[in-house]
Amino acid sequence: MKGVLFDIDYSDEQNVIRLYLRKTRDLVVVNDPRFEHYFFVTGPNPQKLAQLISKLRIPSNGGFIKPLKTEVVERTRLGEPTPAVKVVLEKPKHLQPLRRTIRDLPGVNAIYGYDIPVSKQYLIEHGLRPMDGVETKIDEKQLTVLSPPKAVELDLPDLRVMSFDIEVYNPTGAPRPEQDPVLMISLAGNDGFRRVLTWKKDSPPLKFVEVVEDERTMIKRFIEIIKERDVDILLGYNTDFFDFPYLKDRAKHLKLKLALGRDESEIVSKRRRFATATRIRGRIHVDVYAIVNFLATIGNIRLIHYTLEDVYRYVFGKEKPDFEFTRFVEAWERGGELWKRLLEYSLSDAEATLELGLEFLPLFIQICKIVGQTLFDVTRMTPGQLVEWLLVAEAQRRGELVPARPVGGEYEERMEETYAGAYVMEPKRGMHENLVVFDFRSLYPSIIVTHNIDPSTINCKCCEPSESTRVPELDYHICAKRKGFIPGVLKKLIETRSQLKRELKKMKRDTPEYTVLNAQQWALKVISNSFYGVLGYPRARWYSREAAESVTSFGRYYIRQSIQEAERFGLRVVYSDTDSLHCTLNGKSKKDAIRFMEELNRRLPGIIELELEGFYPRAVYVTKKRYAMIDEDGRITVKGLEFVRRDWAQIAKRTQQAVLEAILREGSKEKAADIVRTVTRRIQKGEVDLNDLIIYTQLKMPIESYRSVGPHVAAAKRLRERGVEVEPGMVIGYVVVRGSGSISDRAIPVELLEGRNYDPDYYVEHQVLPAVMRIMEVLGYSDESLRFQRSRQRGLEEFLS
DNA sequence: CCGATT
DNA sequence: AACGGCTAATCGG
Repeated sequence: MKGVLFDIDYSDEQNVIRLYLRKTRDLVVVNDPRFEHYFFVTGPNPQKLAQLISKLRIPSNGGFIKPLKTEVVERTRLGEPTPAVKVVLEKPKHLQPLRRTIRDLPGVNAIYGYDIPVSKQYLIEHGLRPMDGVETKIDEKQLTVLSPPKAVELDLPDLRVMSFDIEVYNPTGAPRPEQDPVLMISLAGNDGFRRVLTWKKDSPPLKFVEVVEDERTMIKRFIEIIKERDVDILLGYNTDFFDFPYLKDRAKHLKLKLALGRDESEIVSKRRRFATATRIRGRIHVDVYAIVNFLATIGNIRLIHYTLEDVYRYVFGKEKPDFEFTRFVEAWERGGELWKRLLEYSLSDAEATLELGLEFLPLFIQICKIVGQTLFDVTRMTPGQLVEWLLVAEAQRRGELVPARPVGGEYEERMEETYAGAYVMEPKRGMHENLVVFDFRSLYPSIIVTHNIDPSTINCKCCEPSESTRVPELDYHICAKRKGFIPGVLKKLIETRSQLKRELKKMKRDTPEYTVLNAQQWALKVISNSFYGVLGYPRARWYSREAAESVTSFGRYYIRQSIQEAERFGLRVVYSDTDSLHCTLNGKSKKDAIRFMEELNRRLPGIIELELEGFYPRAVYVTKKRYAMIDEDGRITVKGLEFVRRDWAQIAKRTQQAVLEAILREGSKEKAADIVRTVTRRIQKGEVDLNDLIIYTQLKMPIESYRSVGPHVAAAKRLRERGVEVEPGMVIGYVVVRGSGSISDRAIPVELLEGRNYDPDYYVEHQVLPAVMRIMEVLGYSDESLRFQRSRQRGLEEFLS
């Protein structure tokens, strides 16, 4: 049998691995009862150790837990040949008791691979890649595997994708699952299916609305539709955290089973570190919010709020309908136009989720194939976890023992070890014209590969420190004889990506082939860029402070070298951060600049390469990490300035941006001053919309833990006094109002404003002026007469004149 | 005013 | 369950 490996899990009741194979039209589940689950033990005398372990009998429930078999095998550890005892288990359940007993046996050095779940070990052992093909002999009647499954290349058939969203009755703000019903469930499929289920009798006769008897019938109908339409992938937005837990509670209350599984099994919610993830057997539940979160951490999406509306606007540049959640109850009770709008809004949520899901699924399907883990898992992993599971699979392939993740003390120790990072040059402040910007292409990955940086190659015992092996600034050297494991894996990823990019250049955009290949190269980039982070991450299996430290040290070395070379060539370097070089042409031509880059590249080792990022007619540098540039097509890039931050009021950010535009586009400080004048007047006259004055700050801890009570903490306390539950992770929005006392004394949460007036002085002096002055100052407005701190009115007047 | 906290 | 570098506001002694 051949099919695409859609999903995999382990059944405890049957003690089998279940492979979910997606055939051209439907899904077949085959069981493998012959799987092996094992871990490795090392010690000075492996033969004796194997003997000892094989005789273990751990009493349990009237019986015994014992290893199924033990054998001594050849493995490597950080590249060194190491014999190990392979302990095969009778059942995955036996793993922890056996491991704990073995840990305390005499003659045991370390245990490896005990923290790899059985289904993941199965994938790795057989080299299978979810979302790619698998081939195996099966017993047709029993649907059991007769030969070890093999990975084969196979195209993914068209999948049936559906998204859903629920709206809930919420008279107190936060809905209470014991009493507040689900009002509607909307669905949108990639086949064009659109539906909103509701149980409000007098709902308008829209063609996508289906009115049912009651809430219970609605949930049953939802399950029925998912089943009827044979959904492969079920999407939602924040469904791990909200929709599924809520539906589950409601179902329990209504004595219903949420039997969404393809085999009509109930959904299973498992608590993970920060969220609960919900599994549906035979289908894949993808929470698009988790995907968005992932893209935010790698810098692909950068927003103030990650609401569906904001993300949709950012990704597609289009608006979708919005609806105040405070008006759900009113809509339900009043009906009419408001209720109709809620129905439409709910459907638009499902549609937007579907659109976003379809946009990013190709990327995650490719990630599945590269790291060899399921779509369910990879859409919920951090970049570091992706790298780690890829490395676990590669280690297995090479017979390398997989180090365990550190626990307790070791983690604490690693946490203590900090190291120096990147070099950031103090910018030459002010406005510059005719700039060229270069950056090193994937600097850290290139360094790891070029310099063979790996936990096993740093300070090896087989090589002597020498000119060619030494790490700049550090008392480390790198092995010249053995290729490291991590650089080896990374090199392959980078080479594959270059190959793909060459192929892509020859292809037409907007073809299905292009989409697939592009997703593939993107996936490779995402993963490659996360290797360095994992070397320096205390919880990582292949953590090595020395290796991470060597990477940043080489980085500083190359960027400093390039600054010198650029200056020697005649360019003037005005700024540099980590891997980038901002230069003014300084009389040289664009061609000269390119020649400089090419000459430098000829001398750079390995795959380290400087690239042209672009030419910029104008740029303003404020401080390290804060600058703005305009390119030849008039596009403005702003880095680090207030306007990308949520802890500044919209009014300050917008004014700063307008000022930047006036300066960069037109070179006009006068126009900039004009803009500021208009805005400050509007603030003083009380004409500014409250929404433009809200400052958002995230609570990072329980409020009692704060030693210093900042405005957002003070605002959060006020919320709590009014009975609102305040938790870490919440984003508090507040406005500073008129009155006496500190800023914190006057920070009122948006929810409690109740017509109070904002403090115009605060917004002029602490928001708008600081934001614009930072830019104006470096352009020569730094004179004392322009400072606004003294007499407020006079300072402002002088500044404007 | 200035270091600590965020 | 990804790294360090960095700026800036506000608190609070």
